[in-house]
Amino acid sequence: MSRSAMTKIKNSMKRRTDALSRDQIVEEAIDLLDQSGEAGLTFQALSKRLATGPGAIYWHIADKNDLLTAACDAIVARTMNETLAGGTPKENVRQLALGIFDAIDAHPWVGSALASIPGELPVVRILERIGQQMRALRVRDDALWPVTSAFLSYILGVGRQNGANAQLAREKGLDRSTVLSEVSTGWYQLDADEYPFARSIGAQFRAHDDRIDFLTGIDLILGGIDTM
Amino acid sequence: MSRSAMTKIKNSMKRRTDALSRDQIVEEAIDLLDQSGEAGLTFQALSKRLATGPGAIYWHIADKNDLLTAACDAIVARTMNETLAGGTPKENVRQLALGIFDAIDAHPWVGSALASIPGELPVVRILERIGQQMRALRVRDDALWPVTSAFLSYILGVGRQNGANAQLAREKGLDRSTVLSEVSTGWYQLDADEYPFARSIGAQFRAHDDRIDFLTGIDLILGGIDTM
DNA sequence: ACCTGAACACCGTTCAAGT
DNA sequence: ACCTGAACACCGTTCAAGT
Repeated sequence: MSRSAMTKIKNSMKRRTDALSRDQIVEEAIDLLDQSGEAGLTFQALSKRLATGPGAIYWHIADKNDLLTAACDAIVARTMNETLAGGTPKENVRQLALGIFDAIDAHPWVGSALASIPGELPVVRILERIGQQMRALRVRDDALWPVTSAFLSYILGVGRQNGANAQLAREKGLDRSTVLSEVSTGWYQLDADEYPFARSIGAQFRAHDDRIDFLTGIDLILGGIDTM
Repeated sequence: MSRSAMTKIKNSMKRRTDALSRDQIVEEAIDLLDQSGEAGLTFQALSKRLATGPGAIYWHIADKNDLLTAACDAIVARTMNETLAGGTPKENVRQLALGIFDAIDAHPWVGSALASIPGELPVVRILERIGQQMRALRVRDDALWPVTSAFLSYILGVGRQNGANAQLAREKGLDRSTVLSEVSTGWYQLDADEYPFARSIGAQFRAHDDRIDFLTGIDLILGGIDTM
């Protein structure tokens, strides 16, 4: 925050005087992503904010993917620090899941970024936390990977989708309730014989709360573990 | 298939003689996506295959997103036709889920395409099929949406991730086992105190089967429904 | 060691001109 | 009604030249 304020002061000058740093670039990228979405992150716009040329960034960052991973990791790392694992294993899983959900809600671009960097640090941070709770739940050893992986897939899957929805709504300049009613209206106009469910679920869909539904899914999987 | 063969004959001629059609463009786009991945689908490459100019495509297709949605829907529609809902509700859900999984395995680009078009026809086809099975399972009325949504998120989440993995591996020119061992080696080099789980799960991760693990997740959610 | 900024390659989309 | 293909706007990345 204060770093971003400092940068704005610097922006009023033609050219920066101090040296660039990788962290500085990443922070400015996060700011830019939050303000103008994934499409808004260009090396041109970023270098202008940093009061330098686009080539300068490449001294500190390998390429755009590297930049996105780093930005993503900064958000995930912060989220992990904020959601400590101090409760029962199930409570910890819920807390972690909600933490990721809220982080993607606040930074929609994180959703899609996480999906394009499997196995890299940000994802491993989440995987680690889930896996530790599964151990604590005494999940059978040979089921540890599939169970942990199911949670990870679900959490990232929902996150990705919500992020995409939010970015889509922003691009079109629509708010959430407008999008919901547009979609459900579309469903209602589908063929009655082929799409009875989609037509009938419209009202529930229009009124649904993403965060609560997300938690329902987490609890379904947690419930499934008990019946294994 | 035979349509694609026909097109190849036409490609050897300088300029096409018959009229273009939306279906033709979509089929050729699928072919191109399968052969060269998401990055390979450009209007330049596509119009060359169709023996026409890039502008011609815009008479039949609104923009690239429209094209991707249409290609995606063609694959999903075929998949739905192939996996009929003739068993018990739980069997039907498993069958549908595996059908989508296999379709994305065969066409990795479908994974990411599905995520960027929420609420549109291809996704609704899947939603409808799941919802009908949830009805048959006698899921409480007010839980229909969250439960159906949880399945959808999980199925699309895993699909998206597998698609991304496959495309990533192809870009780097690596096969699956190489990627798996590279990732698990990376995990093993993490800090022992901070990442005990990631370090210990490497062997299981290297030997895991995505399709089986995916089904485990489906069964976890199905199991959770019984405990609701 | 680090930065500059013009230049390159590429891509989605448009549009005046054709048939 | 449908197609042509040059042109435009934009973007990631490179690199010779600077300090």
